[in-house]
Order: sequence, then C-alpha cells, then structure tokens
Amino acid sequence: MGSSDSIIPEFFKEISCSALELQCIQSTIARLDLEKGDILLSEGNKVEHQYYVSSGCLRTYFLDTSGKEYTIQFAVKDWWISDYTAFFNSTTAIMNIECLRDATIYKVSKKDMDALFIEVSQLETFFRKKMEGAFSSFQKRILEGLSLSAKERYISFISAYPNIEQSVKNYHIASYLGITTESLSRIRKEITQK
Amino acid sequence: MGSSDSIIPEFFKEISCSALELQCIQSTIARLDLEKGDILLSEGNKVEHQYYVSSGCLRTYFLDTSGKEYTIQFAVKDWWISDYTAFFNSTTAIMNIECLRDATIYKVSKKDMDALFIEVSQLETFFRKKMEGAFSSFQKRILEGLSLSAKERYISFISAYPNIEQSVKNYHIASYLGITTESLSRIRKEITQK
DNA sequence: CGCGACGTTGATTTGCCTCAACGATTGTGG
DNA sequence: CCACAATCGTTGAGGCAAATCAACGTCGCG
Repeated sequence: MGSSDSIIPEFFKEISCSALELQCIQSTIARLDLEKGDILLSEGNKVEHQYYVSSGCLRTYFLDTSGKEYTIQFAVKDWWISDYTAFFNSTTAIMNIECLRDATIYKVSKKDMDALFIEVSQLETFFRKKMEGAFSSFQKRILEGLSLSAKERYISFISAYPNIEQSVKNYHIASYLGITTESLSRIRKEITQK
Repeated sequence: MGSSDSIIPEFFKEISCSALELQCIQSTIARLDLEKGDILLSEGNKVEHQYYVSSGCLRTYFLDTSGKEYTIQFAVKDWWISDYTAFFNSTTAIMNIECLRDATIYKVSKKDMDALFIEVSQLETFFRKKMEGAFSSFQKRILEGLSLSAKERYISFISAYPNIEQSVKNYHIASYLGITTESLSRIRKEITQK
C-alpha cells in the first residue's frame, strides 16, 4: 500500500518544523499494521525501535520463570511503547510486546532518533516532555502500589483507562494490578453489587 | 561562605561546553547545605526547583490522610530529587522531601533550566538521558512490586543501595518497600539467621 | 538518669492466593 | 448454522504472607 509513505503520524502535529525537517523525520518512520495476537517484540531480541500507536491496543509484559505474566504497560492511541530499559541501553529485551486489538503503529529506530535530535532540536524537547509525562505516571503507579488495596487500584485503573475493558481480557488487567484473575473477578462482583 | 560561587557541581564534568556556557549555567545554580531533619519541600508548596545531591541523603515521601508514609525515592550522591509530578507540571507538591543525613545540594529552577536547554543543547540531551535512566529504574521497581515477595524486594533493595542503611531508619526502608516495620524486622531476622 | 524514639517479638486477624470445579463465551470445522 | 472445544470468567474452600494490635527491649540524648 503506497499510502504509508504519504502519511504523517498524528504526533507530529504538536511539533512545529520546516517542510524539509518534516521530510527528514518522515523518512525514518515506517508504518506497521498488526493483528490481535501478533507479537511485536520478544524477550531476548535486540531492541532498536520504539513504536507510536496510532490505533488499536498493545501491552508490554514480563514473563517470569514460573510462567506468570506481569503487565507493565498498556498502549492505546497516542502512546509510545517499547521495552524502554532495553531500548535506552541498546540491550536485549526482557519484556514482550503483544497486540491486543488490531493496531496501526509507526516504528522509529533509536539510531535515527538520536540523529534527528541533533538536527531538529524541537524534537528532543518534544520527547523529553513525553518522557516527563510517562515518568509522572509511573511514579503515580508506584505510589498506588504502595498505598492502595487491590480494589482501590482497580477503581483507579478503570478511571485512568475508561474504555480499555473492551480491548483487553480481565487477566491482562489482573496482571497489571498485581492480583489473580480470581481476585479481580471477586472485586468486580463486589463493585457491581453496589 | 564565598566558596559556593566558585564551585561547579560534579555533574557538569559529564557535559562538554564552552567556558561562557559554563558560566551561564553556573549563574543559575545555588548551593544549599542541609541538616538531618530539615524539610526541603512540603506538600502544598509550589515546586519550582529540582535539586542535585552532592553529598548526604534525602527522601521523597507521600503522607496519606491516615498519617501513613510512603517513600517514593531515596537520593544519595549524584542523584536528582524533587516532586517531579509537580515540578514538570509547575503545580503544587503532593510529596514531601526530608533530609535524612546532612547534605550539600544544588538547586536549579525549572524556568532557568528550560532557558538553558535552548542555549546549551547538550544540557537537554544530558537531562533527557538522566530521565531515561530514572524511567528504567522506576519500571524495574514496578515490576519488582508486582512479582516479588517482601523478602525478595528487601534483598533487591539492599543490593541496589548497598550502604544506605547507615543513613536511613528501618521504617524509611519499610515505607519504601510497602511493608510495616514489624514485617521488615522479621525479614531481617530471618536473613541474618542464615 | 530518665525520657522519647526506634526496633523487636508474640498473638491474632485479614486480604489475597492457591487449588479445584463449574458456567459462559468465543471461535472453528463439519 | 450448529456442535463442540478451547478459552475465559466465576464461585467456593482452605491456606499463607503480611497487617494489626499490644507489649516489651534498646539505644541515644537532653
């Protein structure tokens, strides 16, 4: 589909730069269309890209030796996703990324990104601010993990991701909250009964 | 003490910039000497600064309505500290910052910082990379909170902060790990008995 | 010394997990 | 389009890790 090279991902609407700069940025970005169930990244692979979600839903999760899953992040429209620990350090992934609902995403390599930051300084500012926002929400999640009960965390979760329950399974949510599917089921029951 | 204006905080050793740029940076930085027990920042205050720790030890903590404390971050030499959610959004603090061991720190305002980023682009890169590192360690902490038992989290903590137990109380550590002082006491006993 | 802050220990409770069985929903091939 | 299987969600019984509540050592400091 020739359409991909004429598309400018929505995230650039926030950056003001020249047509030349835009063209330069655009040449480093590739579109990907994913289907539910696709694995975008697997544990052990080199992590050279991060991904912008234009539509659909994905998640990053960690798989421990006993086979349990822990969801680190959900990504819906306008979020970025990767195994960031590996991405920043250019090492191999310890996380997996899975498509939960058919998605259109854009991938950008770290190498291209670093080069672009030098040429287009607004881009570095843009990503620094994105980073700051993500940092804040991680901090909030740590605090909630320390201070709230499972039920309170669930309530906080559904208000932070209002429509996500249409895209993800309950056991995805449970693995994000750090509880079992059985506990989540009981919490949901308790809430709807009131 | 006139020494403060001739001191260049250690963190600048990593940034290569001209003498003029250095002078420009330096003029925006103020040194503070804190004593154990000092409160650097209180809930409700405007957060206009972040702080570089040159020596000593501080912590950021949240106080809930029932009076319980949750430690979000410890900061020792070469760490940055603030209520970052409030700092990034230029709002009022929900956290408190307390000096746990006599400290020398350097404060930088957000306004000065943003201005400097435009003039000295290496500085923005430097802070973006710092941010990335902090982001990774927050992610690690979230994962550990989801996947590890209290005992395992404690073991991970003391290996990540090897000498911090000299500077902080056990109940600070407990409030960082999300457990009670009693539980921490029992865990410590269990470990030393082996 | 004596007081207050900190840490430890014990008894009991509780929130969530584990294990097991059973509905409900989704997807697939005949 | 239905039949059936697989996946997912719910419910119950029992167990365990960590919390709570209470009491008692211990240390540092005015």
